[in-house]
Amino acid sequence: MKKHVAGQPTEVELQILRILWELGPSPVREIHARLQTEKETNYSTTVKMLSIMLDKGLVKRDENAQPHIYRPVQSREKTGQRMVSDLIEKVYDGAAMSLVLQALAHSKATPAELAEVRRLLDELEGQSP
Amino acid sequence: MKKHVAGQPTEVELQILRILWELGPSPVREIHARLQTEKETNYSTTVKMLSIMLDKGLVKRDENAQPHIYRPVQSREKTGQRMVSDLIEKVYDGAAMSLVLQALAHSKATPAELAEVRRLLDELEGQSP
DNA sequence: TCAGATTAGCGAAAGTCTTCGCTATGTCAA
DNA sequence: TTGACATAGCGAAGACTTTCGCTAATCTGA
Repeated sequence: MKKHVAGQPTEVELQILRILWELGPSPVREIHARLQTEKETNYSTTVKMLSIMLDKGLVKRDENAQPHIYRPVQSREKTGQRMVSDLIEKVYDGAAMSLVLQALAHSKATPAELAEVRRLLDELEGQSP
Repeated sequence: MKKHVAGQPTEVELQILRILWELGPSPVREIHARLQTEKETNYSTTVKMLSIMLDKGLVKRDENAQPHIYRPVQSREKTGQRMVSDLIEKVYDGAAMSLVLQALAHSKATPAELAEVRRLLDELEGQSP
């Protein structure tokens, strides 16, 4: 027996988390319905995955409700932040800027979004001049 | 037998790639020496990993040289870009901007780096005004 | 209340990833 | 050539992830 806490969500776990972020708290049936639009796995699999994610603390569930309602423990933003930090660490050895540049270059951002980035930039530069 | 091409580098593969990016083309001995500063695995393991990475096309090697010299197939930037794209897809469902903001907020960027981001931003905004 | 449908859960199988023991091959100096 | 040592490679074990068959528990309407 080893770790059973923390660690990045795996592929399928992330797939499920994304569904939960989109749908909000949901019963297995709905989660599975969505999942089936992306892949063809059995209902049992979805249930199993959710129970594993429950063990790992990735989701919580309301057992009073019938059927049980699952909800993500962390927000998309928080999870994204963790994964980004991890990626930065693993690929760029901590040099976040490189990653930001990559992401920027990759994105087909709208002018409005770019303006938002600029705003944040102003903020950051204003902090320690 | 399934896929044996493409796909994101795994944990250990990435660890090795990072070493190659830092050291440049190197023989197993050197790669392993570096790896040992981070973890305690056998020399055999490093050899095996490299041969797997060779199969996957993550690295190339010069077999004429003795010992064989390994080199990464893709640059750190290219790999980072792929992984970022993948993360964007998986977590943010394609909304790159969110990730950029996360990365920016996370980073303890230096003024010089921020200036660089600003420069890129100007470039991007200049493209489609 | 009961039969059929829905929901929950277990345990084992299949697929990956990582690890390493052991064998084979290659190199070099005496 | 041969012994000692470095290098390469195979195959199997162990860990983790994902999948699902089958059973159990729960719910619903007649």
